[in-house]
Amino acid sequence: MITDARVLRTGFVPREVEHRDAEVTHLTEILAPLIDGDPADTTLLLGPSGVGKTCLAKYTAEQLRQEVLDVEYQYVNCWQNFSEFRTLYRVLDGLGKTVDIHRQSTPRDELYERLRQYDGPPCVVILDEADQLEDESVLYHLHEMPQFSMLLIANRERELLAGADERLTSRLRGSERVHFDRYSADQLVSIMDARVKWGLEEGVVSDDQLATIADAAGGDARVALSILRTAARQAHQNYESEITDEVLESAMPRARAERHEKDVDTLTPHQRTLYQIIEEHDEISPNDLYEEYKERTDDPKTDRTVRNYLSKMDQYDVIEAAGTSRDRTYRSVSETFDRIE
DNA sequence: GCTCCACGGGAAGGATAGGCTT
DNA sequence: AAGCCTATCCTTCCCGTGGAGC
Repeated sequence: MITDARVLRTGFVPREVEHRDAEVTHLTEILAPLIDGDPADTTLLLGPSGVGKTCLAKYTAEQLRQEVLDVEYQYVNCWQNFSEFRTLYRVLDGLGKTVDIHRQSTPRDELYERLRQYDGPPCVVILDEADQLEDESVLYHLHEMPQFSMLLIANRERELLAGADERLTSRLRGSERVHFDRYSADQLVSIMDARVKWGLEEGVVSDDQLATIADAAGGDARVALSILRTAARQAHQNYESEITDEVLESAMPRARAERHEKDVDTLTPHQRTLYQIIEEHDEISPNDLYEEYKERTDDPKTDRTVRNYLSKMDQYDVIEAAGTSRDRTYRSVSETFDRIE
């Protein structure tokens, strides 16, 4: 059933990156100065989750290293290494400069000093989820060191710069930027298809099933692969030779619930108010909803705008719109889950 | 068949970010 | 560094459509 579990993992970097030609080219150009030993500009990789930012950063850095032997790269996930110390430590660790560093006692200045003295090949530092950093002065200091070229990954520029001071903001304003959009369902299918060929035996999963997964994933490749992986593992445990629709069905709710939480997080204040009202009522008519929304909001948007919000929230499965015309109601999604299960 | 309500497409105006020129 | 230009997104206004209820 599963021939290579690695390729289904989310951190896996494929040999070829699909549907991201423009972004790959752009990033390769940005990093090109490194080939001649010159520093590259600090670069922001921006876009929603699961659209290939991390994958592409690693891929491009790796390509560069194969092409030019004299380049290093170091990946740090700032969500896990949120403190200044841990971030610096991770970078130094990757360069093999941490032999005699004892966690507690080493002052940060010492870490910075070591980085400053680093005179090896130029190094690309990939800071994933850079908006999660506790203290963003790391960015400032690394930015100052020509040996290090930074790739900063974040969902939105605003969040990344939220905690930054004037100095840092003005430095980063001039950075290169690469924007990423969500994948279409077709693109997700072809991404999964490529991994299925490497990771699973033939005929384990059908094209229809991949399309089903793609629909449920909402443009997020991470979610799509997580569903696929969960389903494959479950089928394997059941000693089945292929992923049945039942197994697939059971693999989806978990991923969907995760996505729901993530989507609610991304709502604007106005959308969140609407969401809360719907949650409180379980089910509410458009007119009542709008009236209540107007009461709760200082400067309410027009009804037309609210309809835009609602239809978007419906598309992303944050809420559910039921019925047409005059018997339209809006419902909370969790409520319908409860009723089904 | 008429009215009411809600939906959603399209155009226009506004804000914003990024790129480009000077 | 400042200003201009452009692409894009958001919001609003206007309006046609269509189902539900009378």
